[in-house]
Amino acid sequence: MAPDRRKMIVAAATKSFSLFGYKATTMDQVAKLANVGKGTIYTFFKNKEELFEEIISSLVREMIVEADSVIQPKLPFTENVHRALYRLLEFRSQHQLMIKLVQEEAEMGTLAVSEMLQHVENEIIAYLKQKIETAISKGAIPAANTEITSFLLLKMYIALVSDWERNHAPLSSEQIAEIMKVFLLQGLPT
Amino acid sequence: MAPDRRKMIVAAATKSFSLFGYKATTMDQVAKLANVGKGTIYTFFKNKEELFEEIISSLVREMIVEADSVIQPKLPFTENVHRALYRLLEFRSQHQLMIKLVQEEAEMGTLAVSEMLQHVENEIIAYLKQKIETAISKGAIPAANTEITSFLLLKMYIALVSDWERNHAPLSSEQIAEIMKVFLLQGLPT
DNA sequence: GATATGACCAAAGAACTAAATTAGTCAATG
DNA sequence: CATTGACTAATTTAGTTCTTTGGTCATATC
Repeated sequence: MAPDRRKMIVAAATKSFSLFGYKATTMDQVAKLANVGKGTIYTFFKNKEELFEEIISSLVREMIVEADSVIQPKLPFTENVHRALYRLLEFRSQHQLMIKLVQEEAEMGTLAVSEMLQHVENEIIAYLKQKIETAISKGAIPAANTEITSFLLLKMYIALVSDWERNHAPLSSEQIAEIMKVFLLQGLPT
Repeated sequence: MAPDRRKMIVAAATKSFSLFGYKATTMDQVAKLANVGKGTIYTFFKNKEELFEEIISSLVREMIVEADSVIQPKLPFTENVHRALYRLLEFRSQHQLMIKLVQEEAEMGTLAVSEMLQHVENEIIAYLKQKIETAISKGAIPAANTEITSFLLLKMYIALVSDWERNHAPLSSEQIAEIMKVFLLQGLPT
């Protein structure tokens, strides 16, 4: 009977953002959903955007857990990169909040949303970069500019998974894996 | 003293599109610039969009001439692909009409402009595809899915040239060439 | 009679405004 | 002293008028 108000607020906001998007979610709505006075929200968060940031941070942590869960140390490195990336993009295309935000950016161009999605992309690149660096230090793959490599990996993935489907039939997971393997296995860009 | 009205119209429209963009160009303006009655435009073109199409077609032809002009048969295939792609993107970033259209798409999302840019992209991919196919038939590079390869090549290029600069210092032409060479030289995606 | 023209029209869009909504504050409350 | 919701300044929406624009066509020109 002493509910954690902070958690209730975050839960309510997450639900509302997922359902209606960022702009269409009002603080009154969040307060009502969380069974909390509106003022209370502002004792935990400086403003709407900061509340949003906290939720996105959780989402990123969740994504990384997902990606890690799919990695199997015994598999070759390239296979694991593929698995992780595939899981990440699958996550992005299945998670309600992500779907809503991507949609909101496309059709309304909400600034705060664009910034958050860019942030998520950067987090994914940082994650990849770290994986690549440890693989290099273990001698699993040749040395390379890890920043460019992780950046390109993600861009290629997005191109193959999203952009490609604008004009062509979707590629199978196997085809994508094959393309990525070629790219990663051979000498990486220096 | 018998000016080719059609050419005057196209020239006027090209100038106006380059200067003000597609939406902000009015048919009255084009008519005035071309020293022609507005109705005359409609004896040559069904509507504004068709006039736009004609101009974009010329632009694409111009781009292909540019790309071809930079190819030297004696150089290795990968080097030529790099040169052609680099020239194409340079063209895109220097040509007034292209600059204006890209800008208009970004900040106003004009539908007709988006469609045209997509069309230009498809033309570039078709051009690359054809180059790759002849190279394969000559045994210069291993066989591959040319559609995916040309698609990916362009996407990678755009990512490296445009997207990368959003968060990093620009890459040198040499760096870009190196990355592309790795990708193209090794086995291509099947 | 073939071609060119610009006044004209319907439709789309801009500009303006009033009304409604909303993020954030703060004096009152328990 | 943590919580609240009525309050406010600022933004957004909705409704309306006024303007602009793509496209047509009757008239003028050669």
